[in-house]
Amino acid sequence: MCINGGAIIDFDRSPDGWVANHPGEIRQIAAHNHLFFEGDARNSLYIIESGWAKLYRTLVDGQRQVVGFCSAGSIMGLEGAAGHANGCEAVTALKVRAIPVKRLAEICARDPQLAVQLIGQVGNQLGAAQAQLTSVGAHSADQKLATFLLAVADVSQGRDAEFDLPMRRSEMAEFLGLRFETVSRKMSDFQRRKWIKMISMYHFRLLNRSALECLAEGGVVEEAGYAMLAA
Amino acid sequence: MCINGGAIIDFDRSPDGWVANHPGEIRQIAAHNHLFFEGDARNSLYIIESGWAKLYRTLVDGQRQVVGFCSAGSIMGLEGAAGHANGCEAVTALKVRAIPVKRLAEICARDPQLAVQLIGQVGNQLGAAQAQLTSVGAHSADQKLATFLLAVADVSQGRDAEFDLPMRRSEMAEFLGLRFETVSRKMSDFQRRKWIKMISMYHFRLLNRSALECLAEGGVVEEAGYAMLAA
DNA sequence: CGTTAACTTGAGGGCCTTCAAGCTGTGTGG
DNA sequence: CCACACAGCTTGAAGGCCCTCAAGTTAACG
Repeated sequence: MCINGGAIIDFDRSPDGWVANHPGEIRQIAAHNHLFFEGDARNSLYIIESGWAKLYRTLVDGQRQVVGFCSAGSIMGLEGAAGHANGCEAVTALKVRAIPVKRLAEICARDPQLAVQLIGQVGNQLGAAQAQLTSVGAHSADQKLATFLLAVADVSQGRDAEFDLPMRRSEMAEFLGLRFETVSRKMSDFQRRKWIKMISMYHFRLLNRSALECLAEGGVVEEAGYAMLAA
Repeated sequence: MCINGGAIIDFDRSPDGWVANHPGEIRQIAAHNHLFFEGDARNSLYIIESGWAKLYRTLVDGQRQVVGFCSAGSIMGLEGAAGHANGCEAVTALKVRAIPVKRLAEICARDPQLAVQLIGQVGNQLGAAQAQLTSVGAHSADQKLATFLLAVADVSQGRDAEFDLPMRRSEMAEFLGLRFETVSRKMSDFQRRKWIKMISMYHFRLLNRSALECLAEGGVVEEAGYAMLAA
């Protein structure tokens, strides 16, 4: 899994109710707007209530690397010390809970179990980042895309094997360490091989999950005669 | 910076001395031996006292991805939930402090400030992993190697611009998302261009730090006539 | 319905990989 | 102390995968 999300921290179970009574400010961000930029003062942490966001870094030559796609339950803003090491942009309409950094100490003091949960959640994100590092560093373009689509499907919990793919081709490319043309080509390949079907530009259906899983794990999937059709 | 290390957690400053009085077991590991394997039960966290370790993942096809090189101050074992998501192998002789996972809750309860420090340290490692992801995903082989050598130099704090490079070429390659032949070639390139000098196989000197810094940031460094010599 | 951004698809080239051969350096046993 | 063996490193040549550049198509939005 290369996408952050899932583990919801239970902010309502603090022993004396203090944490529950200080739930932080809820903020709404429209799609493609920024929650914070690289280098911004790190005044708050953010926990996603709903929607998708991307965390990214910009290189001096203008290239960008998306370091994570985050959905409900993800904590954003713990990386880095002084300022935000990443920029954060809403991929879809986004609802987040903002928690002032200076309140972190009080939360840990009032509710040590919550502190342990927080450490666990950051640890999960670290593990996810390492998984993504493994994919970007050691996989082919096919493997990267297969892994990514499966991860999106796992997080989305769509029905009938239909899932949202809310990000642009270029954003997927910036996440996977590819160019958007390569992503586009491979998406077309996957459709030609009947592994996926694009219902619309940002909505797909898994036709052959096991083929994708096999590919994601490094296996080579035979085309079963489609090569002849293509020729 | 793409290498974990540095920030030392102050385990001696707990308010009632409890944490300081439970310093955890010190363990020594010889070079190239394992501290833990992928999938091992996650009974302890480890803080490096001295030496270098690598954290890695193995793919089904036998390829490996090194997800981090860790030196003094790094905390290892926080990623993943049930078992260790990474394997950990000593690169040099290694001294670690082992802290039972089940004691984590007690530590956080006794010393909330320490909990905040721990969250910060894991956050730093997350940031480092994201930086590495950026390097592996968006940099050329030259840029990757330049960034890596500078990071090693920063952590090593050698004198006279001489630094240890304790890992093998293949381990550097597995970290940078390259093949060891490519690393070897680029190392030779860098020497030919008089940017570094290998004192011995595992010991180098920075001859032109600014050229490496320029390259690491994406600039193209002219060869100043060395191309003619090479031809 | 027009404009523009995003996407698709093709052709060609470059960077890194793959495969192969030779070299270096370290440790071990005679 | 030297010879040998083997793992790690270097270097070369050829090929492949992905990138770059370019043109055309589709989707989104006012």
